[in-house]
Amino acid sequence: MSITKHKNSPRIRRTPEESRANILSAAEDLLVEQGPQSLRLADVAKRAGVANATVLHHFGSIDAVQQALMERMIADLVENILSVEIPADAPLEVRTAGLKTLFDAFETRGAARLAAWLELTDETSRLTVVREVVQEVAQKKMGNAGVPADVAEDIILLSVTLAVGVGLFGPTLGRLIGKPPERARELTLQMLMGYLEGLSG
Amino acid sequence: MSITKHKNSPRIRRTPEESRANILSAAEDLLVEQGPQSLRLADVAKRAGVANATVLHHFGSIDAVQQALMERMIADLVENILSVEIPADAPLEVRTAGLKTLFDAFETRGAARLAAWLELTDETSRLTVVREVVQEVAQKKMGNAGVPADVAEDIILLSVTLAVGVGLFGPTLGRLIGKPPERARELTLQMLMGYLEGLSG
DNA sequence: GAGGTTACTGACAAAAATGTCAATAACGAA
DNA sequence: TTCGTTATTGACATTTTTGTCAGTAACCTC
Repeated sequence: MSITKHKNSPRIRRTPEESRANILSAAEDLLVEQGPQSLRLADVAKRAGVANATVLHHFGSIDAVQQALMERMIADLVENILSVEIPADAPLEVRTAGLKTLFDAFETRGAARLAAWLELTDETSRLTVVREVVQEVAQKKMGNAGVPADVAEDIILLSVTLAVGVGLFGPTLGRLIGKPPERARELTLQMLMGYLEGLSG
Repeated sequence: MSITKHKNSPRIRRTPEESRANILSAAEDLLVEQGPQSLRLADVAKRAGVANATVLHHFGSIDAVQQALMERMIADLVENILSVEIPADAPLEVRTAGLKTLFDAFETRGAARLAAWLELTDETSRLTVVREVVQEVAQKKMGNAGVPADVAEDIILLSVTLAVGVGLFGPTLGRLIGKPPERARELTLQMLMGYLEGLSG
């Protein structure tokens, strides 16, 4: 009956891990470029260059894709934050470098959008790892510089919260009022660094 | 053929304005409580206590509902911000009061979620009014206190950006690391007020 | 090569969400 | 009271999105 004779482009056969990574990367691009509402099955599959059914083969549902993306982005963010090495000396420059890494992650690497996405979809329970990470950074890295643990946690809470605001809305609001998009970050970092100097000085 | 005899609860007939407001309020509740992905036709209609077709009668499409909600929330926010009166004297307490109003709007009145929603859906072009509002506040209200216009605009840019971060993510992040949910706001306001004192002092 | 495993796919089915329409019923005006 | 307007609605139609399945083809082992 049905004659199958299609000259389709040859299939790409990846390992399951590669295929999942390919799909998640496509989804991440869509999230950053067009927002969470663009994370539809057909859109993700098209962006990844595979058939819809391939996405479902690897993840089971489009919901599972979104959840896996959340997990991967959280893991990437944590790894990125923890990669900042803070020696016990040179406190000022080190703080500067650490803050810049933090703000960069939230602005250019989509972490602010991830945070907003998690918050708006009520998925912040996925962030329980954050508690351990914050405690680790507060104790091991900032503790070495002589900062008490609870003060260090306050500093992290403050810095991350501000980084979310700056990364998510700073460029847009800056442009809206006729300032360069990086102006909000400049102002925030200047204020934050001054504040931290005042604490330790 | 078809016999229609339903003992439904009596209809509520509103003016078009009332009906639109009722539907938008329901949508706003859903947005704040469950996020933008809950702004579905059936969900909004159910929350508003009307039939799906009623929503479409007044707005034409669910997309138009979302856009009208954006406009209404932006207008409410602007009105709320502009309602803060800043006399020319008593600079310190006035700043405090103004900042608290701002942070309160972004935290408890859903403005931070509105900002995140607009940003994630690429609808920030709706915020062009913001430019005028910022300029008005910078000139009329802060100008009275002797603050140069461009400095005033920087202060507003900084304050609003931080308010978004604090309002959106402060409570969640605070709870995550075992601190009270208002801790991020406390820290931010303390830092911001100190910074502003340093500018004028 | 031959054969087995399984990533991959198109065609199809199912479900979910949006939108249409004719009929109904509040409400005000004549 | 009667009548006209129109906000409201259930039933239905359409579109969009998700998910199923059997067949295909790439890759590996023997």
